[in-house]
Amino acid sequence: MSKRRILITSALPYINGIKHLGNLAGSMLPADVYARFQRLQGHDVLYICATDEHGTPAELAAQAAEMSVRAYCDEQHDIQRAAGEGFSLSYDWFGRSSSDENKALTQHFARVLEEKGLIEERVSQQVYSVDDGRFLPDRYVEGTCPHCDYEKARGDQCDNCGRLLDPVDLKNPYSAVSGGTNIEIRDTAHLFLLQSKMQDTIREWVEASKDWPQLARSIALKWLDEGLRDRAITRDLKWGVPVLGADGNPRPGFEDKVFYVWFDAPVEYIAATEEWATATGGDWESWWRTDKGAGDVEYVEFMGKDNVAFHTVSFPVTIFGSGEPWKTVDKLKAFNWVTWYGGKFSTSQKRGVFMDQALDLLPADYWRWYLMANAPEGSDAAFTWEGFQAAINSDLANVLGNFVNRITKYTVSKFDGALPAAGTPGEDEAWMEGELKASLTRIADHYEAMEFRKAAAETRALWAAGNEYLTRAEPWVKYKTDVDAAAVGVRTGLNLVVLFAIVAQPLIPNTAKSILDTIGVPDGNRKWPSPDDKGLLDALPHGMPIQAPPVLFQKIEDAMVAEWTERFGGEES
RNA sequence: GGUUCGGUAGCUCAGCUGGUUAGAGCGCACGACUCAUAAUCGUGAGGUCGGGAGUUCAAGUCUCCCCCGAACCA
Repeated sequence: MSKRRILITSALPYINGIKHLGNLAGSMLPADVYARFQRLQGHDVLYICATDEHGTPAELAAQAAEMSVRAYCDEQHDIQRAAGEGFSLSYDWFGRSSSDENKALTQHFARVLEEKGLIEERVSQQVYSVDDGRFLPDRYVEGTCPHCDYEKARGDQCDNCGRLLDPVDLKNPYSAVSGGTNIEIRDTAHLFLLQSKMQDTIREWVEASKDWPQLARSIALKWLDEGLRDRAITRDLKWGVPVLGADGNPRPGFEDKVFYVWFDAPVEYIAATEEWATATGGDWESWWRTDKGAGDVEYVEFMGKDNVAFHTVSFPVTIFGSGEPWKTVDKLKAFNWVTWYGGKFSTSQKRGVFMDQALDLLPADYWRWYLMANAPEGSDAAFTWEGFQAAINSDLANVLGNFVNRITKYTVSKFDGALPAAGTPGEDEAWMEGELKASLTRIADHYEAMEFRKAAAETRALWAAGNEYLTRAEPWVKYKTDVDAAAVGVRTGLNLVVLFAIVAQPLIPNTAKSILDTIGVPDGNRKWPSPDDKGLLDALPHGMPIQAPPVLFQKIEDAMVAEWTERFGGEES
């Protein structure tokens, strides 16, 4: 198989607080699993993520925390990076949309797009607070919803009726900064991206993109059917990418404005790769510029369904509009939501389990397994403590953990802790080999298709086949009359332990590493096995010392479920 | 309101271009085994595939209507 170059990005987590398990399951975790799988295949993988740090929610969150925006983002970035590391997310780089690289690249795109006639200044009406001496974009202004009369509607959206709003339409507006009601509507200029001019180009591209799932295509086409609208890409804020004029100085009239978050955030996919290159000496252009070696790159994006429109329409407008040879997405995987006892996980309402809390309860592999085995792929997926308990206890503790435990302990007690060399394989081993090869192919196919539930189910099925094999081979029975015959079963079982761990690496990397370390498998021998390999079931050196790893997975007791249900409010509906 | 996607065994879900007795995991019942974290292996119960009408030799699988749920509408 030829070596492929695979660029992977997962949707950028927003900076205003640690993410919950739904965010993790819907972009970062599957991207990591996919990245790990492709690395195991020997491919050249670059997995990029970053925090999305601009926009009004970040500023307001900082204000609520009584911190400067920069200090707040510094702190939250570190927290999110630590949470990602806690979940063993194997980013090649976890960047920041507030980086210098992103500022420069965002400004570059704006300049080029303006040269192409795709950006123009338009004067529009904005809410101005006389008390604060500034314009109030989006959530900086609150007031009464013009649609439902809810009195605490935010400028960009009403929390009560859910409608998107224009701040100038609010009734009885007041400043979210100062509470001041001395509000005027003033004219001010903003830059608009003329998306309407790119309508045909984008549609042509979307329609040609056959590797997208149905969910993504239908969302993209829906937007196109409704017609792309020109959109303001600047805001009256301090925190963000400054708007420059053609001479490289602040653009006249835009001294107090920055690019809006939705314009600069996706650019960070590229800019974060520059950050990576700066830090590591890598070559970012060979991943992103088709004129500089990126022609053979496969670019795969992971995201929640709320982000599909930005990745399939908005950002491509920027990319294609530039007329420059940028790499565009080849495959994308969109996820639905993980639901929480009838509702949704919610960052703002603190509903559900958050990444840091989860790691306080149990190791990352437990969550990784459950979230991928129950990934919200076809539809929203329900998180329940009972389902979590059942998946961990059955799949991990009983089927995998116990398999490793039973065969390694037996080796220690009956074969002096050495991998037995005696005996010749027979029918049972032939059966197992057949199961193994078929399973390896199926699992790989599922990963390749980004079908994570199926990949997990098939991985589990392989582990279960190992247990069935031991039942067939029954070395503990043969041992009484024919130690050599028992030795075959033990040797095969030990080789299965290693294979099971290798195959499990994308999903439960830490446990897999623990198993492989305990057995003493060299790093170079941990790649994905080819079904064509000979002697898969007799690969370990005869006579090698075997230790039993400590118990791999603690079972989740009913009392723990009861406690967590109480603590996290999981019983609500 | 419009659009899209769903509604399949107690639970969570598979079921491609329509075609023999509708599947998996968990849970449950029974049996086997005893190397192992009372783990494992086997067998079984169990569903008129949301409701109704239609197309067809044949529909969970296509068409229409209705009910319920979810998402998106920048």
